[in-house]
Amino acid sequence: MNIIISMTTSEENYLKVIYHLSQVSPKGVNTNAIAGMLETKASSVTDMLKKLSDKDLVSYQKYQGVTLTEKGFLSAKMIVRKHRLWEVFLVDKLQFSWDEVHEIAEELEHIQSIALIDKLDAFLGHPDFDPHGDPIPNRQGEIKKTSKLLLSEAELNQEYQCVGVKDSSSEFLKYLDKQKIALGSVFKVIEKESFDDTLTVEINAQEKIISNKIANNLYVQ
Amino acid sequence: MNIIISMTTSEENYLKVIYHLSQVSPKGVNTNAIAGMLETKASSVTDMLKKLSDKDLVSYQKYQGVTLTEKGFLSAKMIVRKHRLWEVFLVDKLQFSWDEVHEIAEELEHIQSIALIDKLDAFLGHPDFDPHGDPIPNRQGEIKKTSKLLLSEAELNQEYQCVGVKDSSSEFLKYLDKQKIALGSVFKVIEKESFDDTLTVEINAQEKIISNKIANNLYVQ
DNA sequence: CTTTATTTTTAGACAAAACTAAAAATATCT
DNA sequence: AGATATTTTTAGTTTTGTCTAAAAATAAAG
Repeated sequence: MNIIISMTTSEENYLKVIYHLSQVSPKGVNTNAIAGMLETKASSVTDMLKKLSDKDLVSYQKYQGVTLTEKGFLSAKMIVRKHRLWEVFLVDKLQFSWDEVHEIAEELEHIQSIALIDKLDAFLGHPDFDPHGDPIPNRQGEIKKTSKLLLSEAELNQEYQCVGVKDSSSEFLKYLDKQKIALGSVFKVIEKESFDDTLTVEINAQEKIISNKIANNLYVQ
Repeated sequence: MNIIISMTTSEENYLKVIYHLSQVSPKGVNTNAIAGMLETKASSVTDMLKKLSDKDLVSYQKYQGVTLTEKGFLSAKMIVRKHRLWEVFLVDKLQFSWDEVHEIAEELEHIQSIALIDKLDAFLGHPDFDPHGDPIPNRQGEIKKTSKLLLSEAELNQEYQCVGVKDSSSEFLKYLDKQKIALGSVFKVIEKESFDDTLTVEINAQEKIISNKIANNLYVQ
């Protein structure tokens, strides 16, 4: 099972999307959901699922959704590993901001060389998390788990630290930058408005009003 | 003329090969020569030349060979720029040896982002030469020229420094490593055997016999 | 438990980039 | 110059990944 499967960029993108969607629907991922993520048509997805199934990367039964095989699961994690390591490189070494790196990493994640990724990993000091707080699988595909929770679920008057974002869209990240919220920022929820769940939060010794939508997309610990 | 032309990986590879072959045959590059470099068939080359011609990247007349347009020339230099900057990164930062980097850079050179290349260039300290001594075009496409010559053309009893290789194949580079010859090595030709042009050379205070084939692939200054 | 709506799959077509085989143009050699 | 060889182009396929439109399966609703 340590065989390296050579995949096209397109196959890799499908596998990665199935991996991410599997975390929400572990029983099987819908054709339409995949099509939505990849901005393609359901019929194209069906075609590709057949191919991935032939390569034993997914198990697929017509009309029943799709799940990753062991082989597909590991392959997907290796793509995620590459993506997140490149993001660390872009932010830590090339001084990109965290809202700029996703698109570039989408391209870099398809570079094949395993030696490259191992050396990059060492060069970056074997990081466990990417700039958005998402865990980086190691070369065996193991992922370090953290017991994070959403800011919206945090208890009153207790100190938390920002450890990640759920929504990593450029707009949200730019909003956080504007509010001077970053990974590591210290939070304390002072008050929760019961009507709309808006929070009054102390961040960096400053009081701020945080909408429920924002609080639902910030991971703390 | 500062328009950025979006190209496929295949188009970029053709353009790069035409660029390199143009340096040897500036009057026009043969279809077969391109096919040879890209390990493809002449008929495929003809197809692609039509496409590149439609995009105004090459000027192409049936049966007459092909030359780069101004636009194609600049685009090709940007690809070469990316390739060589990535090679510097791989050797200087990731500790690859100079014979391992070409293939990986062949993939990395097709990553699109211009911001990425600018930041990479800055991160590497704006290098002028890659690990094989080849010049790196700047972002305007300008290339720093050096007055290098082949070791086979060097004069007797004069000190030279190794500034590059003509053949950058993995085998040749590994041979140089074994002989402890690297960029910056200091050479002095002690004797030239007139029969077969074999050289007796002092390198790093050691005498070595260098065949004409080797001397024809080492640039000194 | 039918009917309607939604999702998914099939069938057929297209564009990109490659190929093979044959034709056409150019180059070479007596 | 005329015959032969080489190079290049054309014509017609193939493969990959996509698409549209229609058919089939599943899910939802009365």
